[in-house]
Amino acid sequence: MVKKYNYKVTEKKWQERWLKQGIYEPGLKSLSAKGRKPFYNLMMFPYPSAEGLHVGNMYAFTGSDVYGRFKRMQGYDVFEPIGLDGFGIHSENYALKVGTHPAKQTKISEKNFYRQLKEIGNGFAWKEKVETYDPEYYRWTQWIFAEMFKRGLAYRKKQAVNWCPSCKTVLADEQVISGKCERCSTEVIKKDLEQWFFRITKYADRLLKDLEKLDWSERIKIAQRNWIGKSEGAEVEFRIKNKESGIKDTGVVKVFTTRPETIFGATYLALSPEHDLVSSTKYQVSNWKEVEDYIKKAKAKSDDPPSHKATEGQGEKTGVELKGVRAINPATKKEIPIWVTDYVLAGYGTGAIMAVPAHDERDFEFATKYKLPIYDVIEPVYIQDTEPGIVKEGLPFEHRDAVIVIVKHWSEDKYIGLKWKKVAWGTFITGGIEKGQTPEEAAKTEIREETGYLNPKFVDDFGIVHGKFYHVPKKVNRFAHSHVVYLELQDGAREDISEKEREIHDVLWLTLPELEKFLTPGSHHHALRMLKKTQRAYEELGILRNSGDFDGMDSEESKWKVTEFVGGKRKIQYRLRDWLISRQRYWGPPIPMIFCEKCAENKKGEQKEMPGWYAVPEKDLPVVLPPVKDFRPRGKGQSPLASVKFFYEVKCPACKSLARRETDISDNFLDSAWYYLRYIDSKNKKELFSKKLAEKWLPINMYIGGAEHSVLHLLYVRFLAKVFYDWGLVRFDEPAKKFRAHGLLIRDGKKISKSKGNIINPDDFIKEFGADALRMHLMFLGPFEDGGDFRDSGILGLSRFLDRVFKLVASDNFRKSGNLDFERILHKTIKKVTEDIENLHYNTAISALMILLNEAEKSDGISKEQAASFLKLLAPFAPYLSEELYQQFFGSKLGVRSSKRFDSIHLSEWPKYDSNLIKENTFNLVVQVNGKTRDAFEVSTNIKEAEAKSLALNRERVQKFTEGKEIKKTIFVAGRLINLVI
RNA sequence: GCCCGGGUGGCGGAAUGGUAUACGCGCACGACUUAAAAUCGUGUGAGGCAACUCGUGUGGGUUCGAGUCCCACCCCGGGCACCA
Repeated sequence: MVKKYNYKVTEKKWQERWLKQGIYEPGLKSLSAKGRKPFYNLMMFPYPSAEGLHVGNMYAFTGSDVYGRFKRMQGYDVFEPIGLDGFGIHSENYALKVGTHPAKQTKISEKNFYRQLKEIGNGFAWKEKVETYDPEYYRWTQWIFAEMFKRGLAYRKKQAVNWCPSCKTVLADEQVISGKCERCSTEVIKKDLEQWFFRITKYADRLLKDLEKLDWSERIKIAQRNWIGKSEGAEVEFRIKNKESGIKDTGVVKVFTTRPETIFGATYLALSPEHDLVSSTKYQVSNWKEVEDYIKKAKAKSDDPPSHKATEGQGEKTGVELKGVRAINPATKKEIPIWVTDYVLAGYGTGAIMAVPAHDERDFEFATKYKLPIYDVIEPVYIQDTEPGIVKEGLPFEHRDAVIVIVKHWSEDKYIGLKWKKVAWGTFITGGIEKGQTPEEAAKTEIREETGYLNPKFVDDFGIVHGKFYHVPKKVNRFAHSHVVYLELQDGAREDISEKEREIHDVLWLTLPELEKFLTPGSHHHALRMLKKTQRAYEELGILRNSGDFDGMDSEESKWKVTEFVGGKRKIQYRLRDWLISRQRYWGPPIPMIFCEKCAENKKGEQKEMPGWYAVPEKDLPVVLPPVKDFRPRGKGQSPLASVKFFYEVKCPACKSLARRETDISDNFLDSAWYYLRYIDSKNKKELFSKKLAEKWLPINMYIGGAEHSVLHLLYVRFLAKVFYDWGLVRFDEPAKKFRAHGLLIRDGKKISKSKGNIINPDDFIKEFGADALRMHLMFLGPFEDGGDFRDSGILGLSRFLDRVFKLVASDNFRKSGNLDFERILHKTIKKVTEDIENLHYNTAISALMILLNEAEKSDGISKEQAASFLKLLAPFAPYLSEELYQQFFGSKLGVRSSKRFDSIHLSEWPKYDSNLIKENTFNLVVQVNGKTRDAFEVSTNIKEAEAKSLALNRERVQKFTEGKEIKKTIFVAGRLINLVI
């Protein structure tokens, strides 16, 4: 009688033995890799913002661990470190919530997190754990900050910054989600503060370009590309004139534009409220009071209670004119007004734009509201990009002057549409303009020829639209330059049209909404919008008009010529802003900087541009966070440390007079931007890490984490890696070769959150089913990169599965030699599980193991070797059970070299499959008739078409369908099917 | 609005253009049991007695053959959002 599997005893036992034997400790320092290649398998470390681990963390960690265990068994020296990122706002907020000092709370959380991380059964290298709040850790966080300052990558600037009124601190742009705080969802406001920044923008091009060489989840790369937001354009200067004096130039305003060729259409200049020119024209503008009020209001809009919604975004645009000053459009030389408006952002480009209402939606909206001129300078060009009629590559364009003719019914609100018979086209009446014809004449000719109507009356010529398309009936690429003309029929008088015309298309009367659906080419849709007068700004490329000598050129070719013409410069602009690093909170690494008033007065300092500022000398690091009873944020733009005299009073490192320490702390994301480096050398007191170890272990081989860090953590780690590379600290400039984002764990189709009350406590599940069952359940939910839907009852299936594995092996009832049929299935499973784990398809790997178990139970017994292989395949998912059974029944008996250490299954060799055993001799031939499956039967793998066909035709089920019919065609797919077409 | 993912049984989810729904959950029936639980076995897309027909968000298309490829649209999830 076999005992029932007791996971409680087993899991505890192996946890202790693994730890004691250190089986998951890599040969970190042994610089000669003893046959085992190093493999750095990293999972983003958790931030303890609660008592214990969330099941979402468990999910992510288990997924990473399965991969690590797999690699370890494949012979790699796997390093799977663990630590806690507990030095920041999230931990502090939690401490505030429960009313415990963060230093104390962190210790409580730490204990619980580590307990849970041990229970889940991951192969962590515990000896190298790090905590970001450990002074021995943040000494180096501060060291990095100091180095950044010394090397000109950290600077101070007064700026309107994102301020969270609830967290009472500033936030980096990346931490503001849709105008709300990333942590607490409070509406973020703008505040003018002096802050420390890291010059990440200096690395924008490299951060962008190097994405190409990374094997990272595509969605992460896309998110980073968008965040960095490279745009190519031009910087152009507009001269400013004081209207009263009329002559005197009062300066220039630089604008950035990606569409310099539209400059002839720039009808006003728009400045952000923070723009320098605004305040400098105080005494020149006649409506200063109004301007001042507007600026105040613009600020208050985001400064005031978070009650009224969305400070920006879709709100109606507002602005005020700077009356009395004008700008000169450098292309037209005409004077244009200057407006101040908050739809122009201060932080992007130059904080000023040239507004081209005809070709920019936002300018159009603003110009319409304030009755500013809209001046069309681009004729639209529509390039057909959907079938039918996609432009044929390589074929020259045939130019053609043409008309698009809109014809209105004599009594109804309907218009003529042509439905083409040989192509799926729906258009207005259209045709060429012959020599000497006006568009009006051409239109009338086309109406007569194509519809037979006799009495159209010309109403309007809306202008020109160009279209590039492949003319399917005529088999040529066309570049049509069409006047859109509008005519109304006076009556229904009509003559017959030729047979030829009738064969080409049908004439239909359509209402406006019907036309919307009916028309196919973009140019005809444009014509419709012209008719409906709903044409807004045309933002696409096109052909220039009203642009002096540039008329007739297309956007692409004229772009840089116009730039040159107006004396502008080509410029590349990034959306990325510098990383705001200061935080006005308590729980974090103090920024290791000192400000000396005296040195500042004498213009002395470590950096020329920043007199008075010194980095804390390396020997004085770490700057230890002082214990402060009242650690609550003050909300005055200052950290609680600003009221701790013994902390901020310090001697100037240069002149030794009384100076003041920086009292802000650094962003939590700085702690986590380099932790992977500390793991490899966590006890090093002399340096951040040893270069030699870095060469052995880095870059990271596999990094797994949540997609929510696409542009936060993952951009910062890349940034610092590049910085360290430039400093010669490391030899790589990307921290991780491979990154995979795991999916989101949800429950019963809904997000897991406290407010929804559907929190899953992993401890309960471990207690009731064991860690192995929980691990397997989590991994079985769906593809790891897609996430999964946690259903409580589902875990029973995995629990049953483990019990059955135990029964099968623990019965100790093995055959002497394995049954060949099972051996084949086993080898197929080895192949599948190996490939699935490599691709993070854990759910299908588990399913394959279930099938294997089903087969084993059905078979007449399996051999010891077969059982051992099975356990090995299971080991990454269920490390405890597989170890228990492996040790109980095989262990060193299988010839694994014995030593002081027990021969853990987790250090054993991953099974290999024999491709000969996977080959099939027969397969199930599917017989289809007209593509419908009618029969299937076993045949030899080598079967030829002729034989397959005759066999198939002899089948009764097939004959039912082929009886008396002629087989017109046979499709034979070797190893799969035969399809008889009748 | 823009950019990513997705839409397949009662549910989670499988399917190199080739037998749709593997595997698991749930459910039903049966065996064991005094009984229940556990366990084991059988069945389980819909309609139909059956032959068969219909079925992967909707509508079209390509193909001998489409969940898979193309076009248009609808819905859900996630990210970004006045970036000139």
